[in-house]
Amino acid sequence: MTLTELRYLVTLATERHFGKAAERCHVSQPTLSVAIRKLEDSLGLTLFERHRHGVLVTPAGADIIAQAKVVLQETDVLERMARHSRDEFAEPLRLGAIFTIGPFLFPALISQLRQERSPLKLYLEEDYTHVLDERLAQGELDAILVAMPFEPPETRITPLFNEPFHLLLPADHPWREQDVIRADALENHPVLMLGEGNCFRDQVLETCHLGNQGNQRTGSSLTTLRHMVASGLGMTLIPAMAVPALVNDDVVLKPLQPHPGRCVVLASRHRFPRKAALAELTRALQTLQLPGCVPAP
Amino acid sequence: MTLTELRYLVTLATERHFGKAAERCHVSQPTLSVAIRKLEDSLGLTLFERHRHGVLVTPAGADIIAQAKVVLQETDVLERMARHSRDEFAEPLRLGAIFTIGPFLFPALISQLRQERSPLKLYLEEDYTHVLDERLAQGELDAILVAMPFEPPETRITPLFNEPFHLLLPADHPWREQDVIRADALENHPVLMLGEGNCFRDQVLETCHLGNQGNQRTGSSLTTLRHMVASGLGMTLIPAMAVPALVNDDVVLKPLQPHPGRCVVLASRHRFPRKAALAELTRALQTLQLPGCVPAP
DNA sequence: TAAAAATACTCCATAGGTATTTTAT
DNA sequence: ATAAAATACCTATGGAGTATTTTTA
Repeated sequence: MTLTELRYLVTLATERHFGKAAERCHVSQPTLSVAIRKLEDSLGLTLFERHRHGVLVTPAGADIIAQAKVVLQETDVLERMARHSRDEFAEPLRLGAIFTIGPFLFPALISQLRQERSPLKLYLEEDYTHVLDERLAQGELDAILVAMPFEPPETRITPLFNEPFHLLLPADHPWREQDVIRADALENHPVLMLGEGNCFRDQVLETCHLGNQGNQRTGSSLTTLRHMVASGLGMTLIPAMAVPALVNDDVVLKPLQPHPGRCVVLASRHRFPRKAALAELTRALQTLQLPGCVPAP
Repeated sequence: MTLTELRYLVTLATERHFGKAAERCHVSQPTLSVAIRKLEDSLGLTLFERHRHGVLVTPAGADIIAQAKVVLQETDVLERMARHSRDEFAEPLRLGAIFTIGPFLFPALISQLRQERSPLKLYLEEDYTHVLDERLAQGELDAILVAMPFEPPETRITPLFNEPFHLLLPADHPWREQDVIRADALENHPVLMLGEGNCFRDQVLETCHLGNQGNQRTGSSLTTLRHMVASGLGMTLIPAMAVPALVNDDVVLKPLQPHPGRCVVLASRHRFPRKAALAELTRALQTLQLPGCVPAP
């Protein structure tokens, strides 16, 4: 049984004449004749009674024909679905980002896309790097925003920008008058950190040469840390893109010397097929003007 | 797009490995590879991301695969329907009969079939010859019981039996003592007839050489005529098979000389495909012992 | 390096064509 | 006699095979 045979079947059932049905199927009469016979043989029953003046549908044939219409209907649905999916921008791209990027980059990205009337739609998620990596590999996300180092296999990395970390002090902190703080001055000071699993924590520890002292207080998000800083509990580092959202009168922002920071990249699977949609996302990300961030070369 | 391709598609989606999917489809890996590629090309989109360790289904692919399953499901339904219809006795045979046969033959036929535990099931109708003929030609009935003459094209006629007509008199009629009535004696007597359109009416008029006198009273069924005879309104003729149902104390039955009568036949379309079911019906009809009826040669 | 998919090629089944015959009215 | 479907026969597409290459993790 083939879909072509079913199409012939349905046409013959409506035309009730081999010649006319063949014409409507754009094939010769013998072609249609043979196909119908073959179908009847394979099903093991007679679908049509052939008479001098047209053909008659048998009751069994009528049932089969109705079901053949259903099959053809469903293949039609399939083809329409394919036609819809052929538009790369029809479905949203699924984008993930780590907790220290998403809340600060997503708003800018979305407003950028809307302003440009971009056809790209985004489904957004925030999570830890290892979860995003896993979901990317499983095909549950199409692209993720993470910080280097990040080198899993089968993954294409597009560097987006280098982003410095800044120091956040309580408004009444003794260092509030200094223009620049030396990074190594942070040692033995109470630096509030994110919990284990946040790559930002690791980057801060590494780039500022802070040993994992164990007695550091931790917070579950940069916003939480910021509030703890404001309350005078200690100091913390925040990435540059978070500055507008986190800095207010009750905290003081200071640049660090030398510049600790991170490289933010977009990662996607090598074989991901929606190249155009991914290119549009990459372009939009590279166009973003995020505070303190320098486009990667 | 072919059903085979859809089968490969669904198998690959579950196996997520070309080699294993090919094995489950009983084809070689290149065959499956080429078929999937061809399907992707024809749909104009990538359904699978090929990776070193298995393939990944794209979101568009997931939708298409779900729909492919629906299509295959429906073809499966079609094949099951065919398998069911392959049993000639699964569906009832649609049998029609004229008004002067159905009510007297159907009960005997049904009880005969039930007694024999025959697998044949019957859908029954009664109507005029010309309606039955039309419905037979349209394929709305599979076989009809009518009386000769009946010679429409594309129709196979199987003579069943010759059936005499008998005379029905009021219980107090002067002829009640005679053994036999001469058919030509009926002229100028009040013979009650069925209305126009009943072939039995025409047969009575012809075989008894009664002119269509116009002043004959008519009834809508043999049962009605019988009641009119019983009430003394006149006499009438009835076919032999109707005798048990119609003759009682208040009427008298007399044979006629020479024997007027009719030949009852089974008619079906030449090309009707359910030969076995039709043969079973014919056999059952020929086995019937109907009062006064002589099997046709 | 090795596993997996893609490619190259060969073969044959079959869908489709044209010409003709059979069939039943 | 004629219209319609079936049959015969031919061709070419493409589905499926084996052998091999390419890819990339």
